[in-house]
This record gives sequence, structure tokens and C-alpha cells, in this order.
Amino acid sequence: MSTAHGARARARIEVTAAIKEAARRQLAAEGAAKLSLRAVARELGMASSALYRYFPSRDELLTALIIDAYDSLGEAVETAHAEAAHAPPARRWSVMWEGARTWALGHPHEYALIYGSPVPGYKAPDTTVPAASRLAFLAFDILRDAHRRSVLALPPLAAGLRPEAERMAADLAPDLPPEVVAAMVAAWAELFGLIGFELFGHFHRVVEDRVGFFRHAVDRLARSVGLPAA
Amino acid sequence: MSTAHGARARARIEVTAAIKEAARRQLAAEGAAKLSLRAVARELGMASSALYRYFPSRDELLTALIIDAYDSLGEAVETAHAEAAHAPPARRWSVMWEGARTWALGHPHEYALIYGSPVPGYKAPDTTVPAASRLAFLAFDILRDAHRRSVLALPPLAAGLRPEAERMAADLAPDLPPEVVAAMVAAWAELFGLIGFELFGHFHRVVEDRVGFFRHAVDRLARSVGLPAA
DNA sequence: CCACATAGAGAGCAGTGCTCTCGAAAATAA
DNA sequence: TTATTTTCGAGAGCACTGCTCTCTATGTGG
Repeated sequence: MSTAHGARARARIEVTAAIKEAARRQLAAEGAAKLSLRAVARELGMASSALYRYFPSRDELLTALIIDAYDSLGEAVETAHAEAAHAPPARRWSVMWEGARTWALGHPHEYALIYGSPVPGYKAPDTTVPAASRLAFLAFDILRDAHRRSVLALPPLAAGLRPEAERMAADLAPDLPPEVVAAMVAAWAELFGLIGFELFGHFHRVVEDRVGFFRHAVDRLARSVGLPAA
Repeated sequence: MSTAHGARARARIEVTAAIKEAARRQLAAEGAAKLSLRAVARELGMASSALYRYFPSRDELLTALIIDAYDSLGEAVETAHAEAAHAPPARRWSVMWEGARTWALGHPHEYALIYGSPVPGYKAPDTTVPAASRLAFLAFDILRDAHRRSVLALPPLAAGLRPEAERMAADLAPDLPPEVVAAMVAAWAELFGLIGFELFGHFHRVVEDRVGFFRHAVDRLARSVGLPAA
């Protein structure tokens, strides 16, 4: 068991959680750039040096918050999707991406942390990969459902890209057609492009009906990955 | 004339340019987070306080760099596009977006500055708008060309989004069909989603053939805005 | 019980953005 | 030309940052 070897181990995970909680509050309020270890320590009433017993550096704390943000997004999307879990694939697709957008609008700084510019130098530690994959897994699950129901069309695929598409399919979803997997990866990036543009102000004075615009794009991208019209 | 009222005014713009140049070097080398006014001053051999005669704050310096980055991107894309200026619209479309991607890969930190997460609090000053619009202008120009040649198809448009599309068209490109304008805005965000994902490492271990993948997406998005196949 | 590992405090270092004052130099007015 | 005002740069200083030490209590495993 990794739980409660004693009062000390228990205290450690409690303090770790408290640090992350305070840091997350600060992150949500001021953004990653202004997240200060000293301020976190101050809020918790402890010396700033003591914080280094739990996180060896500011970047490590940020990495922990990044993983949490991925999980938070994944959980929010899964929750939003749950009530449409038995709906047709196209509907599930819409619901999941609208869930993603809603989470992003509600957690702009967390979103910026994971899908904006990488904060420190350049490392995206491999530890973030599993948390980051939750969304993609759900999307592939929806596509698999459509495939099973034989309502999944094959998106066009340039001949030159076929080997790459087959490689991606083998890695990500061997039971789906390569055309679909390649289209899905593109749609994935494009959807976060839409969300990011809205969130970071690039639609300022350009798009007014944000909800309608996003919904329309989600629909179009659904067809681009082979899903039938909603 | 705003030029050279005297040696003083001339010196001022020279020093201003030198500051921006040093700052840009530091930005390209270390990223926006590590851009330090004191380091810039040190590099120029002047007191850090003297720098405040030229830029009232670090954020103002960053804003200046943001505008420069937009201009740099716009110029790079226009230059790349120039040699295909008389090619068919679909070819011009491909060339311009590949130019955008190339610039982004060559200037990752500048790209992060303008299309990544907004750096300070949240303001995207209106002064950045004209520089930021150069790309969109070029894209609309290409679409206008296709429209004039009668090779521009009408993308599908949900009935509910028509008013919004008409509003966008009136604002951005009154001589283009609303369906095209709406599709173009979406494609614009989606293309930067693709570029950003590649640049920020989200395609790590997912997409290998980055060039082919991007090219394919650009082609697909060309058709999504009504351009004929290349 | 005791040696050991651990958590926390406090001081301190090098760095940051930014503000202030003060002297020199340039531009302008008389 | 002389006098005045504006501008520029330097230096000191403030409050803050991340991070590294050393030192002292305090739980923990043998």
C-alpha cells in the first residue's frame, strides 16, 4: 500500500494536495506567469523553502498542475458526454467537443497551460501523455461505435499520405480505417485551434455568435472524420 | 515630418530599434518568459532605468515585439506567396499556408507570442489588429480571385448561422459569399490549430510526416472554403 | 531507546520589474 | 548669445522572485 505508512506519509500527501490547491487557485486567478512559489507558501503559512520538500522547482509544480488540468478537462468532457453516451455517434461527437469548449471557457488559464504556449523551456514531459490522451481515447471510441454501426464513411486521403495514415492507425486505433484516424488527428488539432482562437481573443470583433459558429465547425469536422450528419 | 527633428529624435529611434533588436534576440533565444529588461539593458551597455525612457514597462516592450512578430509573419507569408501570385487560387492557398507554417517553425517563440497564450493579463491591444490582419487579407484576396474566375464553390452553411455569416462577410469581405467568409474564418483558426499543435509538441509520437500531414490538411481546408482541388 | 531520515524555519544570494532623484546635455525661447 | 525648459542616462533603492544553504525540532524503523 502506498497509503498511510504513518502520520507522516499521510501529512505529506495532504500538504502536497494543499500546495497544488493553492497553486491552482493562484493559477486560475492570475495565470501561469504570475504563479509564485512564495505566494503559495505565504497562503499556506509556511516558509517558502519548506515548499521545496514537495516540489523541487517551480516548473515541477507547474507540471503537476498541467497534468491536473489535462485530467480536469478529460473528466469534464467525459462527464458532459456521459448523458449522451447512448446517443448516435454524431451526437456524441458534438456533445464531447462542446464539453471541451465549455471547460476551456471556464478554465482559461488552465487551458492556456496545456494548449497554449509551453511555459518553461520546451519540455512536455512524457508523464503528461496519459492524461492528455483521455480526450483522444473518447473521440476514437465514438468513431469505433460509428464504425461498428456501419455509419462511418471513409474520408478522402491523398495517396502520398497513406503510409503515414496507416502508421498512425496502427499506433492509435488499429481497428479503425487509416483514413478516419488521420482525419481525426487533424480534426483534433483544428478543434483546439478554434477553441484557442476564441479563448485568446482572436475572434474579437470577428465572430459574434461563438456558440453557433463552434457548433457549425464541429458538425463540419464530424463529417470530415466520416461521421454522418447530425 | 516625424523624421529627424534633430540629432536627438534620430538617436531616439535608433536606440528604440536597438532595444527591440536586442529584445527580439533574447526572445528568440529564451522565450518570452525569460525576456528580461535588465538583460537587454546590459547587452546595450546602458542602465536598466534608462530603458524606461523608451518603453514604460516590460509588457509594452512585449507588445511592440508582438506587433513586429505579426509583421514578420505577414511579410514572410507574402514573400513566400509572391512567386505564386499568378498561379491558380488553390495553389496560392497552399503556398501561403505552407509559408505560414515555415515561418512558425523558424520562429517558435515569436509564434508562441502571437498565437500562443496571451502573456500578461489578457489584453490584446487594438494596435496589434492591423498587423494581425495581413494574413487574413491575403487569404481573402485569394478567395476573391477564385470568385472572379468563377471557380469558387459555396460551402454548406447551417441555416441558423446565416445571419452571423452575413455579418462577418459585411465586415470582412463584402464581395464574397457569406458561406465562404464563414468557412474561411473557421479554416483560419483551424490552420493555426494545426501549426500550433505541431509547434507545441502535441504531435510528438503522433504525426511523423509533418509536411505531408499539413499539406493534406491545407488541401482539405481549401475545399472547405470553396476552392477547387489542387 | 537511539540513530536516522525528514519537515520546516530562517538567512542569504542573485536576479527581476520598476521608481525615484540627480546631473548632464540637448532643444527651445528670450 | 544667454537663459530656460525638456529630455536622457546613471545610480541607488524597494519589493519581489526562485532557489540554496544551514540549523533544529520531530516522527520513524531497527
